[in-house]
Amino acid sequence: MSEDNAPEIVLSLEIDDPALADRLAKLLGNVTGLRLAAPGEAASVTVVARDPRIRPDIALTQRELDVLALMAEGASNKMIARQLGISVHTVKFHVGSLLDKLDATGRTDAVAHAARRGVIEL
Amino acid sequence: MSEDNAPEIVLSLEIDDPALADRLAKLLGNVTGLRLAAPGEAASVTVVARDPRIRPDIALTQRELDVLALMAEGASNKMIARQLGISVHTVKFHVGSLLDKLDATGRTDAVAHAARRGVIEL
DNA sequence: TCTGGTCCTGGCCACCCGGCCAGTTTCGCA
DNA sequence: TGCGAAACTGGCCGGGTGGCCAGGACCAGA
Repeated sequence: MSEDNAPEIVLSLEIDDPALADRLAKLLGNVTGLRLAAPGEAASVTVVARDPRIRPDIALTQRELDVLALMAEGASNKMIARQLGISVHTVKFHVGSLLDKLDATGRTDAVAHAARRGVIEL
Repeated sequence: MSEDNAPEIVLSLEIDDPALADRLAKLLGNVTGLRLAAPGEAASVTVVARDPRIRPDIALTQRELDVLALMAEGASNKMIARQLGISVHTVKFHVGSLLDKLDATGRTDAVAHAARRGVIEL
């Protein structure tokens, strides 16, 4: 029997939205093995809220999301083509669409924009 | 219609320590009202690790930070050179150092790595 | 049926990027 | 007085990138 010999995980909340913070506090307060940090207490883990203003509002196709994810990993067009089993020309086609939709000047800018707007997680 | 039909809170984990991440995933996975984000899915809340011991900031020079910041804005080497008042060759020199220090394969990968490690904010 | 969107592919070309070689100056430290 | 680190500059070159042209296949909806 593996008991809870592991120490409790102390977590603190850094949520702007009071309603969301309240809900989370109620939900997490009842979890055994977790404990909300006392005011000023050093927590081992922090829950942070994403700014609700940055919702992924951009309409990207599934294929564009595939290409975007690989771009964020630093993959070249050739690598992406091999990974997805398509030609380099098709990858360029999707990259071009991404640059257009994300209003970016290049692949680096596209990844930065996508991360900022919550389309992808780095 | 503001009943308790409140949508599930989607949260993602950004924990360096695999053991801690695993414990948290198990604990939080059983909480009704919460749901762990699928890979790549944008979460409304993020759980981040606050381990002060793991803060070995990468040693970047001031000039490298200047170049890195402009790279994250999608600037080309020519633009960076003009912005900093130096030659394109010097920009390439700093970019090369950044790729080496950040263990990146290209400028896009370098920006992603830097953002992940907290060196820059997107 | 026809239109529009998505996905796929090819060629062509100017430009950019990253790596290689070489060098200079300045500054702090031993 | 030397020595290394940082910053800066140049030339060269293979390969990558992005924009332009063209096309075809598939499928949902008007």
